[in-house]
Amino acid sequence: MVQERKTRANGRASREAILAAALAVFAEKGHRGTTLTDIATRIGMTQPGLLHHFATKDHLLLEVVAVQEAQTQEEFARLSDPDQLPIRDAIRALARINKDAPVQQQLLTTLSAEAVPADHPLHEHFVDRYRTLRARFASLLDAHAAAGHIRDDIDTEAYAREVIATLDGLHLQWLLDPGKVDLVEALGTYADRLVEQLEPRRVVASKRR
Amino acid sequence: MVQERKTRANGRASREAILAAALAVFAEKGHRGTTLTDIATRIGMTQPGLLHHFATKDHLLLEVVAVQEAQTQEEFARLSDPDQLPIRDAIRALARINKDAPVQQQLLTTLSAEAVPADHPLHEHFVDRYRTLRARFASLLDAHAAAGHIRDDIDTEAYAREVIATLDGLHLQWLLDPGKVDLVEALGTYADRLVEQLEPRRVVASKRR
DNA sequence: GTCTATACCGGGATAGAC
DNA sequence: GTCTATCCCGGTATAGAC
Repeated sequence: MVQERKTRANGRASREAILAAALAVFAEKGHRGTTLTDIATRIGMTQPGLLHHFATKDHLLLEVVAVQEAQTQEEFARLSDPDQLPIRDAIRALARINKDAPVQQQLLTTLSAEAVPADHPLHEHFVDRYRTLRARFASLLDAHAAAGHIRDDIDTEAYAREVIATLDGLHLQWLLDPGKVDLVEALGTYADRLVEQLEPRRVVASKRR
Repeated sequence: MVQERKTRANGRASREAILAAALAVFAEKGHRGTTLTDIATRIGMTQPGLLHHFATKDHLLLEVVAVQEAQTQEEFARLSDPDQLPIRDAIRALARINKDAPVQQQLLTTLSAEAVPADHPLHEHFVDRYRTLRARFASLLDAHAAAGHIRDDIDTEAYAREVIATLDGLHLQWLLDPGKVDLVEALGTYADRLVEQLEPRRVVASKRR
């Protein structure tokens, strides 16, 4: 015996719509800058209507971020996945993905900066996120080193930290000035230089003077 | 004939006090997150009292940023100054300076992310800031290259973009988690690796397998 | 599940006294 | 130069009808 569906919307669909709209607004205005009314009206709903699905603004924010985090995890797993996709290709693939998902990237940039103060609702989340990212990327480098794909005499923790930093920084420059900074080109160039550095050094490719 | 000074404060001093407090609050909460009342009460003043010195919140923000920008300019000039301070030393010096000025760094991190949307009061400012930074740093690299201090076959614009990105990203990781990311160490390690890359390649330092 | 109405708070800015 | 009082707006959240 199925529930009738005479009322227009089912909760499921509304939730999804709200989450999508919330992603866009939080990305643009951060936590403090967004208003529930803004999110609600985007999908033709009222603000109290929205609150029927998410108890508070913070609950909504946390769900939006959780969705995003799941995506990051999945992406990381996929790109570092089939035992040894070259790092250069992984970064290039990331560039192509992110280039078409500027909103997600903006969400991360905006919220991570906003979350610096310890009392921000996402402070712990982002502290954790970066610890995890650094650890995972360092492990990935270790694995590549063990497999002989890259040098084995590098400080993988320092490299992990720096690669993540560079990607973040390039994303910021791109978001601010997409006409001047092409993400795919910027990350591509960087990826080339990075793997050159990481290459197991045979004789070394370079000119002598 | 000097003006009497029987009233407690002179405007000059109040302005300075307000600017200092505003720096702290804007750094922590960004533009949207800070309230004039918060700034005012920090220095024992009321919100309308503050508005006597700065017509609007935005005026105040712009002045705070202008002061900061002047400092960046001065710093850049000094560190890239006496025709050829080695790049490694410049970055290391920067690390020591910024480590003791977390508030300034937080201001830049917070506001630059917040300024990504085109309608933010500081959008133009930060677009410009990064264009200028990239151009200046690229010129600096060109000068070093011309002087034979570094390789002359590199893409200095790409390097400029990346170095700035890495510094920004490391600052963010440090601000979020100062216990886990030591700014001086992180920038120092990075500076070492960077100059190694930039070194005019003679024979190349590396092990062969 | 969604609406209208509303309570309540806090923000920026102005008026005007001292 | 700084205060108190006040206006007005807009934000979150709740109550309760449909």
